Amino acid sequence: MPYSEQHKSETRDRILRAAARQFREKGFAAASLSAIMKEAGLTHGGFYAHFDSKDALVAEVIRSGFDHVSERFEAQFADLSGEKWLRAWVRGYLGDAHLSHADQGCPLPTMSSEIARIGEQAVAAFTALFYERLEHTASMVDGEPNEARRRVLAAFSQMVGGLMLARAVEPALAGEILEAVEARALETLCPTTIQIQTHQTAGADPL
Amino acid sequence: MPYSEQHKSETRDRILRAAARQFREKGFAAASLSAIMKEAGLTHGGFYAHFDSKDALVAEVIRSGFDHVSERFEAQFADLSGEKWLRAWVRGYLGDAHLSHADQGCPLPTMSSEIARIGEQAVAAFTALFYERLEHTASMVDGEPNEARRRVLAAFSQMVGGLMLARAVEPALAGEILEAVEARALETLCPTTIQIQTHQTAGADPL
DNA sequence: GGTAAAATATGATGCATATCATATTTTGCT
DNA sequence: AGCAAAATATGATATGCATCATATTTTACC
Repeated sequence: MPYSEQHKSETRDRILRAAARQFREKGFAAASLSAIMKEAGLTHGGFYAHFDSKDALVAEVIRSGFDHVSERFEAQFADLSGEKWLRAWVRGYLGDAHLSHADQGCPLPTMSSEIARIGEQAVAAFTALFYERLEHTASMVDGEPNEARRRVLAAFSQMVGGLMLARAVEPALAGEILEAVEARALETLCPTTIQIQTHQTAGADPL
Repeated sequence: MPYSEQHKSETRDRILRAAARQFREKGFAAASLSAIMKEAGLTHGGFYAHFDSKDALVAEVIRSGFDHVSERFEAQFADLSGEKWLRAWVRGYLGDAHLSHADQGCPLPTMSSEIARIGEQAVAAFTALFYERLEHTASMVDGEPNEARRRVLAAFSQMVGGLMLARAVEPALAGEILEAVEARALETLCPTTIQIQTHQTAGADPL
């Protein structure tokens, strides 16, 4: 059995990560297998030793949570919880770094609109991904669980939509959108605390 | 001068409408010129008598407001204003018809994520489109103009994001998202009125 | 009805792509 | 060192696409 045990799975992971990044950068359709393989340090032909088809790759990327972005993001403030966690999350999500690095950021603003077009399996995998985030975030919100869940859904929709729109418009308007969304999302998620008007952008890692 | 004066501009309009619809259905990359021309009742070759390139078509579609969707949408409740207008708008936007007819609906949830990828001109045209909607909607909101503007930005981000996410997930979760967003968006836009918990879905035209 | 110009269709070109068959390289084991 | 199997590269095929050159159809005017 030539080649070490993990060799193939490491290569497969590199392909998955490259694909996850390019999908967010270009969209599913525009990301070509050649370009993905090149980014993974390989040539186009070897692709089929790892995946059955491009569709299979797409499904895997969604299932793998787009390179586990949320885990990496949340690791940044693993020591926080409750309201402090929520504030750090909202600020990081709507910050400049995330705005300008869509390819490394949350897949929801970049890919959600394509999911329904791909098909049922993609929707199912995406739903699972979404549920996971929802539950975790809701656990940080004070109050009755169903109400917390509703608040997270409302705030999350707002943050995803706001970031997506901010990326699609010119900088001045983008800033206005992000500020308005940040203030309102914090009001939704931390209703008991007095809101302080800040828009922190510098410093944080992109998502 | 054979052919009547308006013949060509009518054909051009048909191409624009078909393109606007297919872009929302499939995205820019996946919508082919052949398919668009076919929907317009023509064959692929004649395209270049109307537009210089596919990029030019894309630019025109954005500039034309994706077939003036918002005008058609707003014509549905032209007789309303202020809070009644806002309520009708939010309910229609988040209703089942709009959820299940993305190709005829608002271009923001379907196309925003692609705009930045296309280039500067697209961003500029999209920004103009967005400004127009923003100003008009803000005029319906009570209170100080800047505050009204912030409220509309917050609510609009939320509605666009919520609809996009709802389309990407399974029906049960989609319903949850839309309900949470509707309640919260109305609170944002009509802060002075007691909120009644309803989720009206049937009846309204898609966007 | 005939005609010329405008509009559209047909067909071709070149390129990028997904996929696959075959060749080459790599590497753990003997 | 040599071998065999696994992993990767090369190269080929077929398809779909944007674009363009050329042919055909349509239609307002005489």
